[in-house]
Amino acid sequence: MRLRLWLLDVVSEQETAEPLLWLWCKDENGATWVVKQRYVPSFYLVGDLKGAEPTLESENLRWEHCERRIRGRPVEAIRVYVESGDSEKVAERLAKRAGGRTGVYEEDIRPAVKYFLETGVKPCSWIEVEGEHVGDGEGVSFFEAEAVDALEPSPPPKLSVAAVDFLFFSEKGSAKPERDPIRLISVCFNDGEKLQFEGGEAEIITSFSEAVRRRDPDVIVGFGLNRVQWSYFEERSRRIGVKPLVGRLEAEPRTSLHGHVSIRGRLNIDLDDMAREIPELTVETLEEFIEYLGIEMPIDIIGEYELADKWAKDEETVKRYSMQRAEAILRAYEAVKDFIFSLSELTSMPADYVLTASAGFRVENYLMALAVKVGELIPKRTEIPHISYPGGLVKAPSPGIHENVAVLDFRSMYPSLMIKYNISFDTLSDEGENIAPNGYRFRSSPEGFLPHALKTLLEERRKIQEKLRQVPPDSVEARVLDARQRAVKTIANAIYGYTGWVGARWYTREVAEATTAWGREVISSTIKKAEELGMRVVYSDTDSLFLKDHEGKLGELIRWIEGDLGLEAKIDRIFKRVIFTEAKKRYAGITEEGAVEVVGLETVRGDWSEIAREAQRNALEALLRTGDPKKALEKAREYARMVKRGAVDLKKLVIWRQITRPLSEYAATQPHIVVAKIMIDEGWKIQPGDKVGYIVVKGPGPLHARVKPYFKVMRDEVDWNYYLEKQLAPACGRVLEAVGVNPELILETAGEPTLMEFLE
DNA sequence: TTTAGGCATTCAGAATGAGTCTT
DNA sequence: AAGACTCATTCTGAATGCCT
Repeated sequence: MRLRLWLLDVVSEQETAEPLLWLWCKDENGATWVVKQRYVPSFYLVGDLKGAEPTLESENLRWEHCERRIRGRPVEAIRVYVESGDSEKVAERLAKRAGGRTGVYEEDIRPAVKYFLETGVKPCSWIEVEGEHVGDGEGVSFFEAEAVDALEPSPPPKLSVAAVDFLFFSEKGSAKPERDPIRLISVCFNDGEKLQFEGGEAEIITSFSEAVRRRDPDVIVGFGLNRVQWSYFEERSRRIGVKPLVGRLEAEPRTSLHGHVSIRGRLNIDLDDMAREIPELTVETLEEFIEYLGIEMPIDIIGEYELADKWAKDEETVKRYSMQRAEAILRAYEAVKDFIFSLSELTSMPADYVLTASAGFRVENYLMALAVKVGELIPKRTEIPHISYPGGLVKAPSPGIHENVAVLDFRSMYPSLMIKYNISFDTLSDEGENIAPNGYRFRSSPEGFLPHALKTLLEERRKIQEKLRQVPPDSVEARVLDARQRAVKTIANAIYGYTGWVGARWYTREVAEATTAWGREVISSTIKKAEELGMRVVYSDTDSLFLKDHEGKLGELIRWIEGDLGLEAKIDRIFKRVIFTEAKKRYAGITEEGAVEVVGLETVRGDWSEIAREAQRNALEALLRTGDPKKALEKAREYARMVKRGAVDLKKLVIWRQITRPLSEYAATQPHIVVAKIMIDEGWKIQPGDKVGYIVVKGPGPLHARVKPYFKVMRDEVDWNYYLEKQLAPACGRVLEAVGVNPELILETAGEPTLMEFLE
């Protein structure tokens, strides 16, 4: 029989000695299937093949000769099939016996990964299986497949989803599984059912696990599941002797290698992983995440530090808060799921894994699948020292206010250059006819591996966008297509950076270096051309130009870029006014429509206090709207007075900074490190990646001796002077100075407005 | 399990230097 | 008069988070 199924995940299962994969699937009606498929992993030998043959014979391995490529160069290879045992061990044994003249490829890639690469079957996509239905059990139907085929993309079936929030806390500091019980679990299903488990901990854990088994969700989604919650849940279960059977077929959660937890048969999706890679977020909380997604829903804000207190005083409020979180998680999941599934399908990484993987690994997985397709062998990672190379060109801005400035952007400059000059690890050659400005040479044909990847991606994106125009804008199809085109774009844009990453399997510094070198040439020749056409280039960064006096001249410049450079550029926006300081990468502008955009300045930096950011934004807006520096000064003074009087919400004084490494590795004493240490002493768990918030308080000594965790600061301790002189004044001062106002005026008259100011 | 380099900024702590005190 | 000491200023490097 044949079945059409949607693939959730693929897992190696050791049922017998046979190498076997389980394909966890859903059908159109929502039934769960496990498709069992025999899959024999293989690896490649290259080099001294004659020397390897006797060993292969004596080991009784199945093998065959084949043609493959290494960095574009054709090679003879032997493909060795590993029917039983571990590929890496077999390969190592073979290599040793062959005496070092034989290279080994692809033995380091796990079977479940290799299956995707070699079959072209992709997670989060539809497949057709041919075979036999062999039995049922516990909500799962088993199928033995003879053949599995990938099908054309179409929207996923309806999946059942459980959004989960675990509640645990400590009287002081972070909750510790050796001490603090789970108090509550809130679950919100996507069919509307809401459950809350409370009471004795054993009861909470068993009834939660029981409910998960009964409702049998395909997806479990949460915020902080991977880093904290699952391991907490497991540890507490162990301590009270209850099995946390939340996986399908009675499985417990399994912590896999790199901070990712697997729940058998279900997708375990942690939105915290996603929030962490969104640069717009400063503190990466659930609240901030849903706000970023544009989801409007009431949610109480209760800090971790006040949970114990609130629970003791008013349990109901905390319970409501926890359920609100579960609901918010579900709403957020609904908003991002299409993107996750698209990314999963595109990169051939299972959906719950692709979120924890960093950009580099996503690109790599995509390239690996492509490599198998074109017969390019996948190299292993090597440890090599990092050598930095020149990047994009940044032209210093002309400081001050500029009116009517057009911003010209090159479209995907680095990908376009890689395609145009066929820049790739397999076209790099001393005889290449494409010569980069820094001397590296690339053959113009045949098409390189990376340009091929990029063309495929760009073409794919073009097709999706075309389809997108043909479907109703608010339809499911539109949402899925849009998510997919964004996924394609993120992968395409990351390929250049990937080639310069030392951790990459296909790390090739020459490729990255040549790309930026051509980029610099392009931007500087465009600046020259713009000036020849009578425009003024007031600023430029990597692939964008800010142009003044552009009336009637932009068309010619764009045509020149298309004609002479063979690249695409477009006018991204036109600013009615832009203000630059002396600094690069920092400016603010206003469009004709009145939209204010702030770039690089304190306003958009998460490591400045809210009060300084707000003051700067207000000063900038006043300046950009009126063009009058006096208005900006007035705004700045208004804020200065507020700070002097101490009339500011304490939350606006918090300065957030990330802990980027184990505390012992810091060379210099810094405020946020001091605060992290204070918190650790008080029982908080702080690890790299966490953000620490502090407030500066009065007292003697260096700054790092005058900081406290934000939630422990009383109003009368605050060092208002610090916020005035080191936060507000520099943030606003920079802006004012750029328009010729003495920044000291912010402070000098901050107390009372003088008569003169009054009259103005 | 860190896609790249370019950049501004703050603060800590070392280096420098002027001035004063001690022997 | 030379060296020790204090204090203020200048310089350098560590660290972070932004931009394209």
